[in-house]
Amino acid sequence: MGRIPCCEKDNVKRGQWTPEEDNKLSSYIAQHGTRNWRLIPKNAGLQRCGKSCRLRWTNYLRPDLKHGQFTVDEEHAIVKLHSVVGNRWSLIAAQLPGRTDNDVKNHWNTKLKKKLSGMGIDPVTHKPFSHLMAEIATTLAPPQVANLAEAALGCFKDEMLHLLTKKRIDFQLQQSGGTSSLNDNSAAAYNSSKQEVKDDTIDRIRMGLSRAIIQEPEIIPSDKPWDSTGATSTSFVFPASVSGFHYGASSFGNENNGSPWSQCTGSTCPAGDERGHLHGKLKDENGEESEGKEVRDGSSIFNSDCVLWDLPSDDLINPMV
DNA sequence: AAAGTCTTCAACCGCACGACT
DNA sequence: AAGTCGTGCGGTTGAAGACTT
Repeated sequence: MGRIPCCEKDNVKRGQWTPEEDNKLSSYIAQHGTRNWRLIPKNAGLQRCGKSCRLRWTNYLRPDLKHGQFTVDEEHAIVKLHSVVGNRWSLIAAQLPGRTDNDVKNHWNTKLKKKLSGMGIDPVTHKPFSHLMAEIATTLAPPQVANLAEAALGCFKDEMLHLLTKKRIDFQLQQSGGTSSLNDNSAAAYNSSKQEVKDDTIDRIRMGLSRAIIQEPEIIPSDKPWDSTGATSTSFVFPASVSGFHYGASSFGNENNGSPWSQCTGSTCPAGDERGHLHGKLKDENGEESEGKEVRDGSSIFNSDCVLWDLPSDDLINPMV
């Protein structure tokens, strides 16, 4: 027996909300509050599904919402919180006044993910790509490592070639005295250099991957890098090939180098698994580990004795008690 | 200027959970 | 205990605008 739908789909309007609909909903909620979303559209004279009304209110019409660009501080907070709780947007949004889970999710997917990738950091694990490769390589036999490198090369080759080629061409054009228009000769040069870049780039990628794999990472006890019980704020020491990596404030256009943000390196994240999700092991209020079931409101994440990522609960705007 | 591609973000969908009966 | 209901959540979609060719 399935549950009945929240509304008659044939009789409800979908898509963009009009200012008139917004007014109707806002003024109804101002008068009657937000009890029983199923009845709200009917009573407010809207041909909308209750769920749609709730979404419109919580994500757009609520008077306490902040519209517009995310600040650098907000971005730092999002990435830092994401490294702890993963894709739990409502938890993250709860720490950012005036932002909704939808806002945070959209901003993450459209901007922050790319930013991190651009910095050489895997946005899922919050580890540097090269470190991931090194970490995997330590658990594989050499033939498997070679296969992995080949596979990785296949996956990223096109994208990397595109980026590297573009950069190189731009650089060459700059070097050639700023002649920006491509005449026949320069077009030929472009094409030949493109080929040259392609070959050269593959070699460079191969070398980079090999280095990443061969290099022994100086990491915290490798037997249980994700262990939540022994959580410390130990900083991860990256091999030389990835030195300089950090969620540096300057990388996000902020000079606040002393921020806890810049210390969050991802590799010691005690709470995430390989997909950025939380482990079930969290301490309950009695200090007992509770395994398996994730805590939906996340309160135990931020209030547990376990210090996560230099993120003391005092720093949190909404401790979600 | 037009066509094609990319990016953004509001809105939708289905699922899960807790409260209630 | 089982079913129903209201709500919250995270993933996905698609329209619209921005950008590139």
